[in-house]
Amino acid sequence: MYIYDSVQKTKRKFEPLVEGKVTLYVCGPTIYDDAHLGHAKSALVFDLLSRVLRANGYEVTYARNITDIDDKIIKKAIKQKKDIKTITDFYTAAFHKEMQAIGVKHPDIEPKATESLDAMYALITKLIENGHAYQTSNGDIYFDTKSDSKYLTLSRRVQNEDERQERVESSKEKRNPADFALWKSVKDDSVTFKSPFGKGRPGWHLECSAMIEKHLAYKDKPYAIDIHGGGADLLFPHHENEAAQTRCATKHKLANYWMHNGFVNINGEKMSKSLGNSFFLKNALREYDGEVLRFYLLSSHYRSSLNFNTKDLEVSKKRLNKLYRLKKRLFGLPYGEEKTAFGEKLLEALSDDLNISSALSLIDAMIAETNERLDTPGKHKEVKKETMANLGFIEKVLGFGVKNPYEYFQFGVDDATKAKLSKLIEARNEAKKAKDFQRSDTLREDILSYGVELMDTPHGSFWEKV
RNA sequence: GGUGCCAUCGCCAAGUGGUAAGGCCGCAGCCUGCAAAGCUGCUAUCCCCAGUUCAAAUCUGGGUGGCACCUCCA
Repeated sequence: MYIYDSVQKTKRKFEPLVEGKVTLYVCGPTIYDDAHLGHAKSALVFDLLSRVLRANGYEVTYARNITDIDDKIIKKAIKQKKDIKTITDFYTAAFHKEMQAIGVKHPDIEPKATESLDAMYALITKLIENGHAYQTSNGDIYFDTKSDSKYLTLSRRVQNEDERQERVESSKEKRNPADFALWKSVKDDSVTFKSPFGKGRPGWHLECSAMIEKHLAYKDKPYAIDIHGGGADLLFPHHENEAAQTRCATKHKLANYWMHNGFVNINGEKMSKSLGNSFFLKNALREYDGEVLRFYLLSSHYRSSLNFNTKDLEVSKKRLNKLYRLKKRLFGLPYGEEKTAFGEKLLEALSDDLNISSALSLIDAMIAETNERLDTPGKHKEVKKETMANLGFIEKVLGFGVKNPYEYFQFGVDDATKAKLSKLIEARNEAKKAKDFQRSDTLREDILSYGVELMDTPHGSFWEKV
């Protein structure tokens, strides 16, 4: 297994801290709104990573947090005159539902900020004790970036205070402009948590460090965890700050490998909630099968950016259709668990920093070869057995082809239409039987007018939603 | 202004020193009552310039263009 480490900026052979085990932590969403395609991509990338690691025999512990303490959540709660928890529960449930729709497995651990306050307090206390944090007169607690000689080594930035554009109103008592809040004191009664440092709210960067210590960290290794992942925009300042907190509060560094996924863009521009150009996952799911979205968002390399457009999405759909047509051809046959040459090659491609393009080209070649073999006369017992093992492996490691192929091709068609189509097909079969091809062709036109494709096979006539 | 990433066929996209994968589209053919599906065949010398090398899309230098981060962000 090889992983591109975005801190060392090179592809490195993956060596776990503990033989046979992997600890993986990914920064999850702040749940104040619906997830867009960018959130989906991030979740998909690390879902794929965990699957590939497992296929390589590693025992993986995968944690992805949910940030449920945040100013935007509070703002929304106040605006809608709702409880914070009402907001966060709603969007958490929606997030889970949408993740399931695109085949993202639930992480092993899903810590929430509200459930990790003790760990955060412990971390702050340590940092104050170690002289890496200080409290201002109004109660805020800041991390002292100057006290950490390794600060900025993660993102490799150059500290240049003179030219640093300070765009956020910050406390006059901050020792350095770069110092970031560990604890924000809040005087009013809006939303606060009781802590040893007074009433307030924790800083955003703190929760990840705290959750990692609480749920995943090795206590006796040079790194807390093996792999830390997240969107490319998190490298600075979020991950830089997380790394600083962990480094200064504990005896280990945060992560051995850092992975950052590229963005989903719209019209060449980053998709983000604040830019207001989000394409929400829930809307995409109304138009497309979740697996098509999964395929599309995973079809380009995880580190490169993806310019969202429906044309390419349609191409992904066509490509996935081919897999499902092969599945249809072998419908009802049992999956095998045996290893195949194809499976090994596929895993090898994916184990090279998740080279999805190579993996997909291997799948296309396998599909074409299998179809060709099945086209020749004979029973093809061996071919079928091998193919079912291949399909099973693709499902397991990539999450493609997990549905019933007939249902897959009926996405978005209501029952009344389905019934009508059945009747039309029946009538057409009768016309064909009677060799009344004119009527048969007229009926086909009727069938096609429902936006479906019709195909005659040795097993009967079927339609597929285009 | 600082830092970093990227530029491969009409479109999407691998490959990072050894002579350009794959998909979509298009064209031709096989199959089919006709179709669809499937299969077969055909289609690029890698943004520009200079250099290193027996050999470069792949390394170095210089351009040009695009994007991201430096502020909440996946």
